[in-house]
Amino acid sequence: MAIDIQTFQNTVMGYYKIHGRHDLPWRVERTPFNAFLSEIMLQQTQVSRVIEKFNQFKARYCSFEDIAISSQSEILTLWQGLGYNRRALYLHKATQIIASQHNGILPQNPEDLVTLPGIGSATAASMVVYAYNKPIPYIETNIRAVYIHHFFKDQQGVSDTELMPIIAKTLDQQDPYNWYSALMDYGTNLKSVHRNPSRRSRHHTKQSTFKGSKRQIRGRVVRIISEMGQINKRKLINYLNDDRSDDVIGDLIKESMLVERNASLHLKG
DNA sequence: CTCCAGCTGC
DNA sequence: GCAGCGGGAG
Repeated sequence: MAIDIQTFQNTVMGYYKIHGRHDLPWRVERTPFNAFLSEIMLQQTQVSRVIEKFNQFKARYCSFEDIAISSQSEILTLWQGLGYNRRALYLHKATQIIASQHNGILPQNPEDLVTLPGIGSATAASMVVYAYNKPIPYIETNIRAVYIHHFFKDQQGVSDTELMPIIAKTLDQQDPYNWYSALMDYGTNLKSVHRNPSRRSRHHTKQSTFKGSKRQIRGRVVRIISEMGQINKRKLINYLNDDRSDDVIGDLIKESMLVERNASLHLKG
């Protein structure tokens, strides 16, 4: 129903005009580079935490080329605090491909973007939306919350396949940038008011405990080494005082985050 | 306790 | 389809 679409859009845009986060740095300065950097950082990471990191990266890097020619260790060190360290490596590799194969210009369609490391279907679409203002339908957690709340009131196990046609139908073809921005802000607020509607998604899963996990050890190892520059492996394992330390270090070396040299560890590159 | 503008490798 | 991946705010 066209009338329902109109009403829905008015609800979302009405909220956005009054309560939208119009001062986010990547919104104040709309560039493909900012869209790229912010979307990578925002993967599974709250806006509040990304803002400062985004500004720090912007103070150090102004272009894809800047990041591409930077060292992995510097990027990883600057990344500390954001979480999911592999994203820093993907970020580095992706910028190198953009610099060498795309003339330092962000690709303009999702099909090209998904071939880059660390960029899946959601991020590829969002980048095209925010960098080039193209109307591409996509789903992420805020969008999922909004559409489940509005169009699947009392239903459980709602699939993305069901959501996608509605998202496509309600997508503002004239100004997708502001429409999606509005969806993000409206969705974030929705989740703070109601019980998270995404829990009624078929794809919703509860995540494992972080405290005491192997992931936490990994985080500590990278953090310590990025601060120390290098550290004796035996000393580090002794300090960590955990059975899984050796495994964790081995994994990080295998993943090309760390390098072992003469019994001591340091960041790669 | 929940969950975050998800992706990768299996 | 699913486990693993960071770290912190609420």
